[in-house]
Amino acid sequence: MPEPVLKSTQAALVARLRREIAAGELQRGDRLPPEREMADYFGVSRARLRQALDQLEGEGALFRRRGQGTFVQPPPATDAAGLHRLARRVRPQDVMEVRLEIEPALAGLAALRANEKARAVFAEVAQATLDAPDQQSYEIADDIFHYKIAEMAQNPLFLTVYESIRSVRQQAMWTRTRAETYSAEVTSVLGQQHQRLAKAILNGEAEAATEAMRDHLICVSRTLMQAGPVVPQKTGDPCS
Amino acid sequence: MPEPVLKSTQAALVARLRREIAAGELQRGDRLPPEREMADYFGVSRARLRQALDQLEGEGALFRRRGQGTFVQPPPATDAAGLHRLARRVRPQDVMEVRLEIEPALAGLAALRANEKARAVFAEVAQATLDAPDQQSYEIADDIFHYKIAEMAQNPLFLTVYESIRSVRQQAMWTRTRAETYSAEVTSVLGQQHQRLAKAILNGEAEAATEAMRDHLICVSRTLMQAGPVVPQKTGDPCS
DNA sequence: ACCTTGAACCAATATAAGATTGGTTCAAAA
DNA sequence: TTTTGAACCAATCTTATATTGGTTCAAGGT
Repeated sequence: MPEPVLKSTQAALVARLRREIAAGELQRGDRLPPEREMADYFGVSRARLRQALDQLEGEGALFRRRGQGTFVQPPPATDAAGLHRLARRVRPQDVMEVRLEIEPALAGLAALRANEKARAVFAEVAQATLDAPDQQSYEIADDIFHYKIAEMAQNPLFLTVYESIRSVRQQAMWTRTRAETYSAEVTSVLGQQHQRLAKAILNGEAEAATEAMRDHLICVSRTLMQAGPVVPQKTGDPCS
Repeated sequence: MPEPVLKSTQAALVARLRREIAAGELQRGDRLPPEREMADYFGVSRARLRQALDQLEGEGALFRRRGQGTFVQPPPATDAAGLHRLARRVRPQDVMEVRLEIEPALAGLAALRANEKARAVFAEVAQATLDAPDQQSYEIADDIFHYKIAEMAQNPLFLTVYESIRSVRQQAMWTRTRAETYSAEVTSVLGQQHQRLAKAILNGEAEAATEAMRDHLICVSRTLMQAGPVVPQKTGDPCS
């Protein structure tokens, strides 16, 4: 029944790719080399390489987009150039203000619309935010976590809007500040909030997911800038 | 005390510009000719023409943006090219779904942050949606009405997001459908909702403005597609 | 027969260069 | 002193070219 030779080399290729990506040896920055180069590098045909990439993409480890490339992290926004100029005018509270309106809605829609395969991938990503050993790993996992939610909402315009926000957030100079403010305890709290949010989405509880995302972002906002004036009125303090 | 010659010619130029714009003789499509051409056409210096344009822009009659041009209607989104491709994949319910999350928040922020000058301009724009003689006029006034709200929120990222939505909405093919579905009675109802919304914003009542915008968009959504599945749960029917 | 390969082609995006447009400054002229 | 014309700056648009993932297909190997 098993087809040893071909399947084994295919599985070996997937394992090798996964290993090199995890080790960061093959990954330069965020984007992997073009498929044609990688096929040549590994000494396999492009079709075979693509099968391996297909599997990794199905597991949520890779993102691919025509004309842009293959990424370990979510790909950059479609325009990028125009958003780069915008990033200089935007303050941190501007970004959080928008996120607080967009992402809770995205979480609610994700809970309603995510298909089974996407839920499986999302469960792994959510777990990764808890297992993050250091702060940099958490940043990456958190980015993928939020991006997957936006994908699951299955609204191309909404996803584009989210990508604009994400692009500005990454390019803004104060990203450096944020990276320094996050401590180990804070990432732990945020990771637990991710779990609660992920549970709501996976169970299809839209309202709970919306609420969990709002609490999470409020916590992020408060951590980002102590006594931040982002959200005017709110009942309890979600940053327990 | 008065300086008759210069001031009078300046005022006359403003009046002439206003007249030609209103008559649609000078305006081709949405964009006015470049400043250099207009100055030559009117036989005045560019500096003088710019003074006149400054005044009209201050009244809310014109929009100017470097690198794009001078517009009677709000200027196009910054990228345009990328959003054109997106417009083909987006369904009407996708757009309304995003608008229902974005614009109520924008209305609330506008009520809190709009300065006095912007409020004065906005009051005129709101009145224009009521005075619209035909359906095409209403479309234009409605567009400016919503754009001004997004401007008053004073969040550059939020404004960019709104411009993306607006660009997609305009370029999508189903815009033609919407233009046909609006009847005189419907525009009357929507105009009254505009008044209620404008009143809340001008009074600085953020929550009332948010609520009014939400009701307005729900009404628009229902009119757009009868029995539209856009908003799941809602109390009363705002389309009275 | 079946599969793999390599190549070519398609679709979408990125990038770079040049043109267009509003914003600004400044010296010459009225 | 004011106005003008021009030059220059900054941001955007337009166009052409290159890059990249997605797809198809015939040649070759098993």
